[in-house]
Amino acid sequence: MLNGRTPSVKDVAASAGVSLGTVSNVMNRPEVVSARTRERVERAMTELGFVRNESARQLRAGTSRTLAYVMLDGTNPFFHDVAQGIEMAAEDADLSLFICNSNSRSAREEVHLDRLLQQRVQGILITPVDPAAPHLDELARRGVPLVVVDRVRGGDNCCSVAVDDVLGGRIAVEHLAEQGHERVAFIGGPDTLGQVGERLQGAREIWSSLGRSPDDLIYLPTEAMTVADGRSAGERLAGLPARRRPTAAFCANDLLALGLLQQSIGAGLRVPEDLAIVGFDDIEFAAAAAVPLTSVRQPRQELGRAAAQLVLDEATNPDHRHSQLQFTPELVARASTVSRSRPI
Amino acid sequence: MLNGRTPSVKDVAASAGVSLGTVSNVMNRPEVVSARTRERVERAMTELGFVRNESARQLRAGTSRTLAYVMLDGTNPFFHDVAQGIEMAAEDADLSLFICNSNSRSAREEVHLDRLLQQRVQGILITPVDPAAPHLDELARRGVPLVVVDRVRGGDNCCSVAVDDVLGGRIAVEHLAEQGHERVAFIGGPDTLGQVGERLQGAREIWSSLGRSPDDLIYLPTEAMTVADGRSAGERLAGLPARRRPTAAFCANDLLALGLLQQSIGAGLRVPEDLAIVGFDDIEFAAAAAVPLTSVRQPRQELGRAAAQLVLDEATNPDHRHSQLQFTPELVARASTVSRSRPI
DNA sequence: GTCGGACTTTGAAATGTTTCAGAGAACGTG
DNA sequence: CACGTTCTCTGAAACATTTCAAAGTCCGAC
Repeated sequence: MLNGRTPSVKDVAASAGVSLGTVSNVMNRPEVVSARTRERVERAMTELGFVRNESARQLRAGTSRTLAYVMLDGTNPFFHDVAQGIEMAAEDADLSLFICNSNSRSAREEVHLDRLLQQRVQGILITPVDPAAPHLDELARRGVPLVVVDRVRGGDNCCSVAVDDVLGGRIAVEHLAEQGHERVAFIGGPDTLGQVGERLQGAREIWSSLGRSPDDLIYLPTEAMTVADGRSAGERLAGLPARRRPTAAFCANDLLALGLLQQSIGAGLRVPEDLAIVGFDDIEFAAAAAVPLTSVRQPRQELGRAAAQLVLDEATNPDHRHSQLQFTPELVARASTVSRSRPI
Repeated sequence: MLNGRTPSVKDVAASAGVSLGTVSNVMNRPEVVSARTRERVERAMTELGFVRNESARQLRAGTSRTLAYVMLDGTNPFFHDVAQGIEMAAEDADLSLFICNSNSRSAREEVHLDRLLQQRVQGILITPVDPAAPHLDELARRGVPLVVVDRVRGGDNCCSVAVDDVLGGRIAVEHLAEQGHERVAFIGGPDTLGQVGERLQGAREIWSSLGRSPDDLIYLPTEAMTVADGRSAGERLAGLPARRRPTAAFCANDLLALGLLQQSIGAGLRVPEDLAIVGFDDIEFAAAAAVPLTSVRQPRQELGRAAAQLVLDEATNPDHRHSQLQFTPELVARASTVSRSRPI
C-alpha cells in the first residue's frame, strides 16, 4: 500500500480506522478527540513512521512556521551572536529560523529576500547592506513583517532595533580622555556607513565638549571593518610623525581593534602604555585577546531577541505599531586601555 | 478580485488571458511557450507582483529546494566557515540553505532534525553531538540524504567528510619536536570526543617514534574546548613544578590555544620563548592573535563544499555510493612557535 | 484540398494537509 | 419515550502549484 512513499495522513487514517479529519485533529486539537481514538491514531503514526508534511500544512493553513534572518557578514561573530538571540526567541515561539548571509553584497541580499518571499516566511529580520534599499520598501509594501537589526531606517514602514551609536562614540572617547590621552585616532569606514558616521559624531561631540581641539581627534578611514583593515590602519598610524601620532585609538568595531592590536604588538609597541585601544561590539574575542580589549558593549543577543519579538508582534498582532527600539551601549574597560600599574 | 490576497498563478493566468498550465510553463519550461505569450505572461506577473508559492510547488513537485546544516557550536567560527563552504555549493546548485545550531545539546539536535524532516529538505549535513546517535540511523533508514561533517561515523549508511586527525596530531607535535622542545603538553577534552582521541593518538605516535619518553608528553584534559577552558589549562600548566613543566603546548583546537595564549601572556610568559603554542583548525582569529598562532589547518570551506556535493550526489544520483572523504591537514607555522630571532 | 507533423495551449487530476458544517451516538431530563 | 445537549467523528472542499494527455492551430508537401 505504501510502496516506498513516505506515509501520509491518509495512510495513518486507514491504518487506525478513522477519517482524515480525525488524524488532523489529533495533531492540531487533541482535546477534541477521545482518549481512545487518540491513542489508536498515535500508535498508527509511530508504527508507520509518519512525519507531517510541512509544505502541505503551510499551503492549507496559510501560515508558515519559520522566521528568517539575513545577516550582513558571516565572518563577524557579532552577527552570529545576534542570530543566536533571534534563535532563542524563535525557539520560544516554536518557530524555525532560516539564517542567510548576504556577505555585504546587495545582489546576494536580494536573492535571499526573494527566496524568503517564495517560502512565505512569517517574518524577516535583516541587517541590510543599505538600509535605504528600495527592495526593503518593497517588502514592507507587500506586508511581510520586517525588522531592521543593528541599523536604523528612514521612514516608518518597519520596525528597527539598534544601539545608540552616537552615545557609543561618546563613552568610548570620554573613557580615553579620562585616561589622560590628548591625541586620539578614530578608525573606521567607509564613512558612508551610518554607524561609522554616528560613532564618529559622538566621538567629536564629547571631544569638543571637553574643550579639546578638533585637530587632536584624527580620523583614519578604512575601506572595510575587518582585521586586515585594522592592521593596515596600524601601519598608517605608525607612519605618522611623532608629534602628530595619537596615543590612543577608538576603532569602529572589534575586528579593526583586534587587527590594530596585533599590528601594534608586532611592531613592538606596548598596549596600553604606547597605544591604548578601544573597540566596539564587545564580541567574545575582544575579551579573549592577548591584551584583553576595552570595548563598547552592544547587547548582542538582546538585540536579536528584541528584534524577533517585534517581528512576531507585527506578524500576529493586528494593531501592531512600528517602533524604533534603541539600546544603550556601555563601556567595558579592560587591559587595552587601563594598564595594571595605573588603575582607573 | 484579489482583495489583499497575494496573487496566485490563477490571477496571473486570468490577467494574461491564458490557462494555468501556460503560466506554469513560463516558469518551468519557458522554451515550450511562444515568445509572444511568454512576454504577455511575464508582464502580467510583474504587474501583479506575483511571487511563486514555494510550499505549493514543493507539495506538487515532491522535491524541495533546500539543504540544511546542523552545526555543533555556533560560538566556534570554525563551523561558520564550514557553513560558508556549504552555502557556496548550495548557491551553485541554486538551493537555499537552512542553518541550525544544536549548541552541543543532543535534544536540540533532535528537534532540529525533526523539523527538517517535516520540511522535507533535500539533504541534511550535520556535525553531530554524538556520531553514533540512533536518530542519525533513523534518518539514513528513512532515506534522507545525510552527510556527517568533521566527524566520522561507524557503519556505512551515510557519507562523511573529515580531516585526518591522527595525522594532524602527528604534524603538530613533530613541528614542536623540530623546534627543540623536549616536554610537550596536549590540551583538549573531553577525551570521549573522537577527534580529541585521534589527535592525541597522533601526537603520541610521532612522539614515541622520535624516541621520546611518553612521560614527556603530558595530557592536560579539559571539560570542553572553549577559550575559557584554554585559560584554565594555562593556570594548571603554570602550577606544575618547573622540572615537569612543558615548554610547548599542542591544543586540540584554536579556541583553547587562544585562551592559553591569553593566560600565558597575562602571566608574563613570552610566547614562544617560554611557551610555544600550536592550535588546531586555523580559524581566522588564529592568524589575528597578538602573537599569531601556529595551527593545524583544516580546509574549512572545502570541507563544507565537499560535504554539500556528496549530499547532492546522494539526492540526485540513483547509483550513489556512500564514501568517507578524508582531507589532509597541514601545519601553518606562525610566531607562536617560531621566534623571530630563531627562524626555522 | 487534404494530410502529417511540429509547435502551442488547455483542462483536469493530483499533491498532503486543514477546516468546517453537519451527521451520529450517548445520555440525562421532562 | 421524545427531546435537547454534549461529545466525537466524518467527508468534502480548499489551498497554489505541476504535470500530462489531449486538443488546437499552423504550415508546407503531396
